[in-house]
Amino acid sequence: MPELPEVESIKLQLSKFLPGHTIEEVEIRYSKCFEGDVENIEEAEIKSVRRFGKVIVIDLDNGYSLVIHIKLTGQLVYRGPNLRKAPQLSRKITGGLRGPHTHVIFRLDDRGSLYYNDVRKFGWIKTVKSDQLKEVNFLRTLGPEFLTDVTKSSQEHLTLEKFKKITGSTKRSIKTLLMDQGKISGVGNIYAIDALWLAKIHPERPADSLSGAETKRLYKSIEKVLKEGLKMGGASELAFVRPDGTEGGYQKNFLAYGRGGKMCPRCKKAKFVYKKIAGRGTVFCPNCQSV
DNA sequence: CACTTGACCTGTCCGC
DNA sequence: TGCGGACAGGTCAAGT
Repeated sequence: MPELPEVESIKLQLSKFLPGHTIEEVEIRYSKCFEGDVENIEEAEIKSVRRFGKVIVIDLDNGYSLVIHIKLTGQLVYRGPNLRKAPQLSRKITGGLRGPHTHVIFRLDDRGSLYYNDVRKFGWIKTVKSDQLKEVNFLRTLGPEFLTDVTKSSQEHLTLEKFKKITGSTKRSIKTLLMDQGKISGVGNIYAIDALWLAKIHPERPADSLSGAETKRLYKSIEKVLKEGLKMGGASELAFVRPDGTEGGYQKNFLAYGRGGKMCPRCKKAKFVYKKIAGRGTVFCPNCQSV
């Protein structure tokens, strides 16, 4: 669920709350999720917050950056004076802000705090020298992404031309390709499922079997669902919350994701099928998504 | 090289 | 009621 729209929503809010403030103290409560030296970030001022694919980067004024991947259930929640009217915290904030799933707490100079929760402990935070960001394994291999014009991401932009090149060069199933962060970054299971339904393309189609028109339709569909996700502030189906403690709303707009067994609202001739494709739960309409 | 499976974790839900 | 199993989706490593 944390895909481009979710992580972008986090980036947008953190960019409002954090820059200009100094990290006074870092409390690590579960050391496995934190890699690097706390001394590299304590007493440093936060300059900016960026996003590359599904990764958040927090740049400090001392030449270091924090690199954060929240994977499936990570949560970054801010509480402090920069939140003028603090909204009520979502009940999805697992275990609260000092509970069993709170693994790292960053205390700021203005009594504000940034809490990192992660029920499943898949996510990670690393300290890296800012000029060596590109050497972080995950960032090193990251492919171009959609909507860089909207999100101001400095990740390479995925043009339609590049998209055609990428899809045309492999027989892998189109859905698996869309979720391969090394080829295209930011798209995960939910938006891949919805975009394929919107584009009327079967998720198991070999990528290089798509016609020019289909490829363009898919490209536009991905842009559309990602934009819709962004507009709604992300999808809070599982554990996603925004740093102000509130939930996103895209889960109310799911097109095909999560609708296995229900009637397809477009053709009304078939029920959505749930099937594992490459190990991931996938939903599609067997009637109107062409094989 | 392409592709699949299992590992990493824990909470929730469903059927017996 | 309790218990086992499937499932949730992001990546990496190992296996076919």
